[in-house]
Formats: sequence, structure tokens, C-alpha cells
Amino acid sequence: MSLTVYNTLTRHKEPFTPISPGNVTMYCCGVTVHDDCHLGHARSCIGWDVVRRYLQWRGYQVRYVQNFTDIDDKILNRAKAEGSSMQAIVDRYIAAYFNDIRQLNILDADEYPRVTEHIPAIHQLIQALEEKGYAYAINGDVYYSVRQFADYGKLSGRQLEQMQAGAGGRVDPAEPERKKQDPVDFVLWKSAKLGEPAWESPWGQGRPGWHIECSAMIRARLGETIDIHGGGGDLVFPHHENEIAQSEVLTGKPLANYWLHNGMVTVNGEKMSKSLGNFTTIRALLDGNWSEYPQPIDPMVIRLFVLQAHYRKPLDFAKAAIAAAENGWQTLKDSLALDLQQLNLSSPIPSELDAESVNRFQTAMDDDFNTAAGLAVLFELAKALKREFNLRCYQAEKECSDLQFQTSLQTLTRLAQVFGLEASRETVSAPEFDAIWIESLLQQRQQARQEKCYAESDRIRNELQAVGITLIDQPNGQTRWHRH
RNA sequence: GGCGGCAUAGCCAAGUGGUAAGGCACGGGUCUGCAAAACCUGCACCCCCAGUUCAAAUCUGGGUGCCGCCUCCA
Repeated sequence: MSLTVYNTLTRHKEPFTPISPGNVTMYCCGVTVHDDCHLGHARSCIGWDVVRRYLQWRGYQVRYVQNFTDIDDKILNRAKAEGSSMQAIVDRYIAAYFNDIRQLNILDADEYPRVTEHIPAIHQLIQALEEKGYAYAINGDVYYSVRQFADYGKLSGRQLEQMQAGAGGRVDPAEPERKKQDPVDFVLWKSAKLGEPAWESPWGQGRPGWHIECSAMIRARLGETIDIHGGGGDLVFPHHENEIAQSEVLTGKPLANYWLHNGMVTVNGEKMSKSLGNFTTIRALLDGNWSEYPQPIDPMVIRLFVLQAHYRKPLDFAKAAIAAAENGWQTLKDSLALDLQQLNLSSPIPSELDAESVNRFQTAMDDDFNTAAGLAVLFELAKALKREFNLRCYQAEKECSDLQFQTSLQTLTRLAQVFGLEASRETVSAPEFDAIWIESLLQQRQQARQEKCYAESDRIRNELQAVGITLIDQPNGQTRWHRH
């Protein structure tokens, strides 16, 4: 059984074979740090996080690099609008990025290269392209000569003749394209405008174009060919196509063997994006500032919401979907955080996991990271565990051995970790007097029930419910309670 | 106009030849003074048409609808 991944380049699922056995190099396009990240970014990050975790689970040593684009028009515009500096904007939003992403339990990449740290490497690449005749300079700008590269379009399946210039309707009229020899060419180096940050270069003061950064950083950090290149589906063209053009023309080797792309988050079927204005930031969701659902959303709920869809498919974001994920997470969390102290289990935590569950999970995930199918395994484990737990707790019965129980729980925990789903230990340190107070109320209520003073009994139930304590009357006459 | 993707229950979503995972929601039941919890239980002929096959949600052809990209994008 081997891992199979869908490769955008070939448009097929292929067996995954890394260049160096046991090792995987992986690069995913990160964000341009000009604003807070929204749910679309979260989806991408969670997706690649799970890919990485799964590869590690499968025993691969993964070297994972994700870039920050820290020089860009949007950053400059923001700085200008705020009367601030590019550096200040970059610092702020990188900090914000880490804050958001770590809350979502996304593991840090091994490296976070920034464009501005790679200016010499970028110069080198552009010069090499120039020498080979794939780039030309005009008045301080340098362009890539797309028609020189025979393979252009192989990733996105395009033919130059069939592309409609400006079909996206976003060509900026203020930025005349006339300097280019051909409308399909793209910029490698932009000459400096007055008052903007600029670097010395063989072509004069300027700054890098968008696509060249990834070619340069991949080469600098991971080498000429990497195993996996990931990114949002909206980057296939032109960004990734251009990366290929820049890199492969120089090395004669594939830039990446596997190109993976995640589907978009949509809102009412429409892509979530900054420009459409239909975005919701991660921060707003976590902090309870999403207008449609003004309560803090557990980061795990967001993970679950994302992982319930296959990563390549569109994922529609709506209040109802989040609410459903919240309930789903409650189910998983209940089992992940079972209070074993109530059970007096005899067996220690086993090292072996439940083979059948692991097998089903792995089969699902080996099939192009089918997290939705993988989650089914988690839910089935979680529900079975909860059932057994309740059986033991409330009815003093058991249907499986302590070892089986522990094994299931351990399996659930470990598999959930592959998805980054972890139940944080609830800090339910109930103050001592609290417990005493509750116990005394319980006694009063017990008394009332025996005397059939049900009004009083219900009053006490409601009083406790109001402070978040739920009472459960058991068949044996005892009453349990727990916080909600 | 070009390229790519998607269409499965009220909603989300797996399943790529043998007769539909899972989640959410909902209904019924047991238990209970009531309630909650718990437990048991019910809930789809897979967009349309034609074809291939003993057998198709699953393959082929043709429709229809929706989405992404065609130089801002995760």
C-alpha cells in the first residue's frame, strides 16, 4: 500500500515517491503580509499542515518551507495609507500570522524565508535567465520572455494562443503594459518608483517581481527539485506556471515532482477573497467577532470544518456549517478528554494501536489525503468509546476489556493528532467550597425528592443549571453532576 | 473564447464496476416524578438522456447547472 497524490501537473493521482527515500522536501506558498489572514488562508495552512503531519506519521522525514512575501504593492499601499513603513506593516502582520496560525494548532514550518532576505539570490537567477536569453531588460524593468519557454502552460494546461489577455478583467490601466515585448511576458524585476523601498541591482534601483521570489527561495533553501510544491488553486496560473518557467529553464530539471493545490473557501458559492470583500478573518472567528455567529469559535472547530471536505474541493463557509462542526467537535472532544479516573482501569496505556482503525485511516489518507474518510474512522472510534465509557460509568457494565478500551482511546488520540485535533485539558479546577456548596444543594434536593417536593427539587436543578452545572439522576438513586 | 474542476439524503460529505461510509439535523422507543444524560432505533434507487456490461453513483458519449483560473489572489 502506498500513498497516492493528485498531481496538478499530470492531472492524475500518482504513487508518491520522494527523490530521497524516507525524506520529503515540501514548499508551500505562504501569504503576502499586508493584512490579517482569513479563512481561505486558514484552509490552505491547515491542509498543508495535515499533509505534513501525515507524511511524518507515515515515517517520512519532512523538511517544510513556507515563505512570506514581504515586499509587494499591497504592503506598500497599506504603509502609504497608514503613513507607516513597509517594515512596520510586515512586522505587524507576520506577528498576526503566527498568532492566528498557532492558535489553529498548525505546526511551525522548518523555515520561513522572506523575499527581502533573498535579493542576491534573485539577482543571480534573473541574470542567469538574461544570459540564457529568457529575460530582457527595458528601462530598469526586466521581463521573462514567455514564448521562449516551450513548456510554458504545462502546469495549468494552457496554450498561449488561447489565452485572452485581460480576461480576468484586472489589468491595471494605470500601469501600461507597453514596455513588454509581448503581453504574456511577466516581470522579474521592477524599477523603483520614487519613495518606495528599493535595492541596488544590475538593472538599477528596484525590487523583485512576484514570481521570482519562490523560484529563488526554493532553490536557496531546498534545492533544484523538490518533492512537493503546494499552494492554493488560484496560484496555478500564473504564479506556479511562472515559477516553473523561471526555474526549469535554468536547471533543465523539474522544479517539483508533485504539484498539489487546495480548493477555495467559498461564501454562498463564491470564492472568499479580499477583493470581493466577502472574507472573514481567522481572528474574528476565534474572538467571536464574526457578525453572523458572535461567539468565540474553538480553533479545533475550524480545523474540523476544513477537514470534513476533501482538500481539493471547494468548501462553502456558512454559519450552519460552523455550527455543525461545533457539534461534531463536541463529540470528538468528549471522547478525547474522557475522565479515565472514574473508571479504575487496570491496564496501562498500550503502545500498540488498534490495527483495523489504523488500517482504515491509512487507506483513506493514502488516497490523496482523504481527510473526510479519515474522520469517519475517528468518529466511529469516538462514539464507541463514549458508549463504552457511559456503560461503565452509569451502568457498571462493560463490553470490552480494559486493554481494548485503552487501545481504542490511544488510537483515537494518535489519529486525531495527525489531524492536529487535540482536546486541551479543560481547566475545571473547581474551587473546594464550590464542590461543597454543590454537594449540599444536592443533598437538599435529594431530601426534597424523597419527600416528593418536586417543585423544590426542580428549583435546585435550575439554580445549578444557571451556573453551568448539569445534574444527572441515575437509576440507582444517585445524582451525578458535571460542568458544561 | 480557452483551460480545469464539481453535481450523492434537510444540510455537510466519503465512495471510481457488484447493488450507498461518516458527521450535523430530525423522528420513534427504553429509562425518568419531570427533565437531562445515556442506551436502542428509523432516515438516499446517487442532475438529465443514451450507450457498454450479467452488473454503473462508479465506465463511454451527449446534455444541463454551478465554481475556479486566463497575469491581485491561499
